[in-house]
Amino acid sequence: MTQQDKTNRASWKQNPEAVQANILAVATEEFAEHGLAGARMDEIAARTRTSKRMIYYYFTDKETLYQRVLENAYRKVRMEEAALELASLSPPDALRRLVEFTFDHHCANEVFIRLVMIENIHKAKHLSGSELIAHVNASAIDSLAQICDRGRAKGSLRADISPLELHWQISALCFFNVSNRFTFGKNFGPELFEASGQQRLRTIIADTILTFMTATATD
Amino acid sequence: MTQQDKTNRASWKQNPEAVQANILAVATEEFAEHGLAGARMDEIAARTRTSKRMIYYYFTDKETLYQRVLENAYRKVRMEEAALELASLSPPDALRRLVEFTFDHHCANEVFIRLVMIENIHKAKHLSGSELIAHVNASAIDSLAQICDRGRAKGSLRADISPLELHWQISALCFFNVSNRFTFGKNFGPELFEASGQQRLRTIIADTILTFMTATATD
DNA sequence: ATAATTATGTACCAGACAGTTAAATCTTGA
DNA sequence: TCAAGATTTAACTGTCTGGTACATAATTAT
Repeated sequence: MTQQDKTNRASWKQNPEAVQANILAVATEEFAEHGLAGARMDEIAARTRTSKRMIYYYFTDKETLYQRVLENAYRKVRMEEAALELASLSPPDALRRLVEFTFDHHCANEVFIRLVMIENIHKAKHLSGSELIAHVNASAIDSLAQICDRGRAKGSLRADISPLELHWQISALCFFNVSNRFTFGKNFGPELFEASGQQRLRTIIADTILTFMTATATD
Repeated sequence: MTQQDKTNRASWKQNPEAVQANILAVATEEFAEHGLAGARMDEIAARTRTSKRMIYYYFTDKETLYQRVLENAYRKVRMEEAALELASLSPPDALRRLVEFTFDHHCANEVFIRLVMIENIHKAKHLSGSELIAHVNASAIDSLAQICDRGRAKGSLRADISPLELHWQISALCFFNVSNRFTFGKNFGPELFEASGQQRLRTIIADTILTFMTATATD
């Protein structure tokens, strides 16, 4: 090693958090794009401002990195969702707003949707039951439960559907809209996924949920 | 092909069709389980009654094999769906029956669902617009269109939702039920995916679609 | 029969890829 | 200032994996 070599090296500031955040951001894109098996550590490293060594330094191995990516994605998305304020609206209005918000939010977070799809392929093996995740998930159901409770009290929403079941329905419709647009579009045409089709689906989904939840129970 | 040929063929020790079918069956399981990148050609070969050499002999390479698996899966599933007979039922009854059939069918074909998920991760790049696939897809919409037409004539189903939009909704609810059970179950508990929960979801989905389609248009 | 064609099995390879080594450079704190 | 620890780089390793070369058997055509 010569003197020349040493001076060629640029000087740097230590910034562990930024390095880790950078790795996580790049890895998120890469895993969302190619899946766990399809993603390449070399490719992630190349697109990072740091080196492959540092990925292993901070994240141990590929699977751990993937796990951290997944956890991080869930945290960010659930936080955003929890920020929605619904208490001031009437139960039906709050429900419609929640559905439309969920629709828009899923559309705007394809990366997250893809990570969830990928994790389902892996049978949710890597999805930790972390304290934080469990908490934000519970609060998602909770805010729906509040709408349901208020609706039941007023008689404006049917009471025989649990908040969990309602959440499941909303998720299904909004998730599928993003997750399956490629095969659905190729099989049945792209209309539904162009701007006007999406507008219509958004309304149809909200109407479907609202019509169902404001109907009287049949039994 | 002569009589002689046929009898000879029946007694052949070599059996290309069976070999190909065997490869395709094993590959279907393997790709559905691990995805395109995650599946291992050596593993597929090992579980086959033949050798790796034969996979490449008949299917050229991994991607082509995957494509054939996908095409095959679509063909089989769509054929089954098309066998459903609905003309004798009233439009609402036919619709309910179709929804429940779709729900059951998706539940019983997790391998297919997983292949579709995987293909969506690949942005439907490998999904051919083959003559046959296009035809059975069109006929799926067609049978719904017939229900819708009859319902409109009788006034028993609303007319402002297209068969395509209706199909989209039914697909979304039934597909998500299988595709996302792992992450949903881990996040919100397994109740909905146990026997009684599934029974309830099945009814809820059908009720949701029926309630929506028998409601009068709001505008 | 026998050449031509189709089908099959064995052994192997070249490149890819996750993960590592070792040393150098930088920061921090006493 | 300087030792100790943190951070970074480049080259390396061993294994995995998609794909193939070569040999051979089964079947058909002449």
